[in-house]
Amino acid sequence: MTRYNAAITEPKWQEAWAAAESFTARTPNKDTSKPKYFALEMFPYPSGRIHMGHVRNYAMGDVVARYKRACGFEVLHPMGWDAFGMPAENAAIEQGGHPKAWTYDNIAAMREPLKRLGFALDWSREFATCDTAYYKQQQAIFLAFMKKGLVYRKTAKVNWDPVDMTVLANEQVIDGKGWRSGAQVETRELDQWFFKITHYADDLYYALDGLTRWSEKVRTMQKNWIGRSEGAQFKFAFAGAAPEGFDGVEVYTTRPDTLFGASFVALAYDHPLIKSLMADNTQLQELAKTCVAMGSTEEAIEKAQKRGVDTGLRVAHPFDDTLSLPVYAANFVLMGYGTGAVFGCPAHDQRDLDFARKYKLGVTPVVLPEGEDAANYTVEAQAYTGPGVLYNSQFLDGLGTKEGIALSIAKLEDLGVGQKTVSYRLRDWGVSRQRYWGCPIPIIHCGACGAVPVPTKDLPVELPDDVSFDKPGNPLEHHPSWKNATCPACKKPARRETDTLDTFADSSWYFARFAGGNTDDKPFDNKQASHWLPVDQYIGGVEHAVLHLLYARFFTRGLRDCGLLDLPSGEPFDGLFTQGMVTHASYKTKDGKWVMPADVDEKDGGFFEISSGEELVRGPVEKMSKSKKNVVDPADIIEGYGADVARWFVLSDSPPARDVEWTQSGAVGAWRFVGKVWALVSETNAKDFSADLGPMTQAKDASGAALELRRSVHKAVANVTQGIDQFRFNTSVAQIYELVAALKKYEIFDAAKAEGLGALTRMIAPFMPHLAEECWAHLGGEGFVTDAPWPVADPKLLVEDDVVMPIQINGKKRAEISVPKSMGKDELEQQSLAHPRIKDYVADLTIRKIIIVPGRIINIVAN
RNA sequence: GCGGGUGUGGCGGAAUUGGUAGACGCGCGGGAUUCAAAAUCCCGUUUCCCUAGGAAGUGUCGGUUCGAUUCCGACCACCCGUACCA
Repeated sequence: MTRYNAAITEPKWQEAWAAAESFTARTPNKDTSKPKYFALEMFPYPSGRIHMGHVRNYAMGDVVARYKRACGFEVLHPMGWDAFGMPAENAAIEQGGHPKAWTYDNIAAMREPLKRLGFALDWSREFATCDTAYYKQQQAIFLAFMKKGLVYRKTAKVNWDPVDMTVLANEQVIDGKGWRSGAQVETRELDQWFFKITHYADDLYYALDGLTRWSEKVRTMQKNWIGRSEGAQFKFAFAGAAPEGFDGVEVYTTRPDTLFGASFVALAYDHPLIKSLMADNTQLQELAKTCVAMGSTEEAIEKAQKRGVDTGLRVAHPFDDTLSLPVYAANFVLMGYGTGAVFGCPAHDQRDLDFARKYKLGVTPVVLPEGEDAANYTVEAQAYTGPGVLYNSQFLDGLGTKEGIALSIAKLEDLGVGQKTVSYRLRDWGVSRQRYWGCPIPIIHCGACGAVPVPTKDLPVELPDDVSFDKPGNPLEHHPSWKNATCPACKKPARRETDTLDTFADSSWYFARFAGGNTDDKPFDNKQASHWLPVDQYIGGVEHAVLHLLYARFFTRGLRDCGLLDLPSGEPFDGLFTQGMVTHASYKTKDGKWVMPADVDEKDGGFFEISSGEELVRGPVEKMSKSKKNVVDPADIIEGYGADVARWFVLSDSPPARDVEWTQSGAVGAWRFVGKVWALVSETNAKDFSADLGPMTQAKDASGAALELRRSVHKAVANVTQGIDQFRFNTSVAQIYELVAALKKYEIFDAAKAEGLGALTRMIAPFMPHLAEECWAHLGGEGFVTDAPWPVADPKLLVEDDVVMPIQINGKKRAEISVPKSMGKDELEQQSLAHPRIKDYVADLTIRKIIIVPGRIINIVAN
């Protein structure tokens, strides 16, 4: 028996697979009878290092890809790089150098360990989104979308750092201050490009029901994000003199039934009406100032204290003009949602209630919850948002919530002041970024012709290499000549668009490029892309559950409608699995500098930086990220133990959907297991091992211990297969452990053992492919185990004749009996009551009832 | 704040989805082998009372049920997202 040496074995098989082009997905043609299978994991951002999250993500995808290959599919399993983004620019600012060099160096550095992990990837399709060839096609898509009416321009808010004179990402705003300058960040309006994702809002919403291979939770998150609601949009007329230029206030509500409970109308600080009043109202100016300083994230706005300013204006109640409501400007109303104005019904909306209490506005309940009586019902600190019966509501009195909504909308329509409206929380996708390292937006701004698309023949609009990062702001803006252009329409001097596209655009169609080839005259070959798409199994982190997946769903619809992709459903991902994240404790110094775990030593209950000896503060356990430096380098594991160990380890123990906290212990256990499997297989003399490694029938006449072994083997095959099918790789791993133990105990080399070893080898292949190949070769298997068919369990061997049944008394287990599975209820009852321990128990009790579930449980109810 | 999720031994987790809680692995303890060590193998390992055996126990509190880790309600803690991190 030779010791297993991963350092030699693993590269050997990787070279053999590469030489055989084992994982090159063939372009489908007529004589390929195999069904297609597109397995894809979210491609990595080239941060410079592979981390455990990557290993986990790609190991899972690899299990699926290899398993599906074994099941007879032609599998496409590609890899590439999500290569545009801020970190490259930050690196250039902090350490000098160029984002392009930084990115391609990182890609080179990450490709090696990724290859070293032995994933069944088709590397021939590799690309990076920052490749000119890729972003050229993205520009073509932008122009196609524009032609289709899916692109437009409007003003939108950005975080503005007044010291650095630059736009900041939300991540770069810390406690309302710029991360470098420390200056109070302001909200600014800029002209920006938008993708009209709301055009597909309804379809994006309803099509979720058809995505049955997505988890319920992701579908719910997306539904809530899109936030489709039915309600009423109507206009409040002014009571008294109307301000100049306005004839009312348009509001949207999902609860028009509560209109008689309205006690105020609130408008966003940047609503046109408020803006018009701003000039001579210092209170409004103050409010606007705090709103501007609050930043633009939803979280900050929602968490802020509710504040408002009474404008002094009043509007009339649409159903009863003897009633009028005050008009406020309020910090919790957003111009971007609905009409930028709402009416407040404090009794039935918590936010409105908080606001009303603060400004001493009336709280009139109009919905009576079941079981309350109208005379005594009051709303105190808690608004009532549930259904009930309307009262205090004139013509709506006595109606239920649903009927009340319908009737109030009908009335608004009758009065000619409003109508039923469908509204969405989803906003159009702002794609302009004032940054260098992204796909240039192919537009030329001309004083005479406006925003003119760059003609297709002039694509790509290439990023200039000669840029500097020595001052804040967009390097494209600072470049001496790049933005000078000629208007394609009138040929006069014009200015090139200096905004680049949101990097989410890059990841919204890369899968189509993987499938459709590196074409230069179009984004991808439609025929090939349409053949492979949709992705059969997509795997990635939960953190992408809403944005990335929604944007990709938008892109495929747009590509379809532009005639670039034959994908009738418009859905890019048929199956989706969101894995949990690899987390790790984070550490920082007293002055807030993050420290890598590798540089942390734990002693005497405290944490210390090894290099400086300084005591550290332990931060939260959270998503491994570069900024927090709480990353663990898998290269150490690969080098010390091998790729199979790293792969096996990340798939063991934790269920794939759950977060895992990385710990060092356990890698050793995986390493031991590799040795154990190799010992088990290698002690078999291949010459004695004459069994066929294919179908699982060669030991069909086994009896006694051999039959028992066969039962274990076939049970293991069934369970491992089920584990993979259900994305519960940890249970497959546990089952493989048990199988190895069973095979080890059985010390005879016969057909039953041969069958078991053959099944074991094929089943570990998706998890530890190098070890599996080595075992396969030793056992005398033909070709690669990678090409061998998946073992199939014989159902006859999965059914047990006898079954152990627990006997409970009042729900507590007191005894168990082993009985034939077929035993009927009557006999089971007799046998249970005859059991000596049960007899003792029930001796001085009265039996009330006996519940018998054959094959499961016997429960005697007695007192 | 809002939306979504998670919570089971010392640790990672399992439980046929309402039917024996703790499979499997790690760690730990004991033993075998060894001149010794590494490696390997065997046994034990939820807690408490400990004697056959018993009692408690799946974040907390309550409910439904013959029976709840599983279903329902309230709460607590942590994680993800919150539209310019990817």
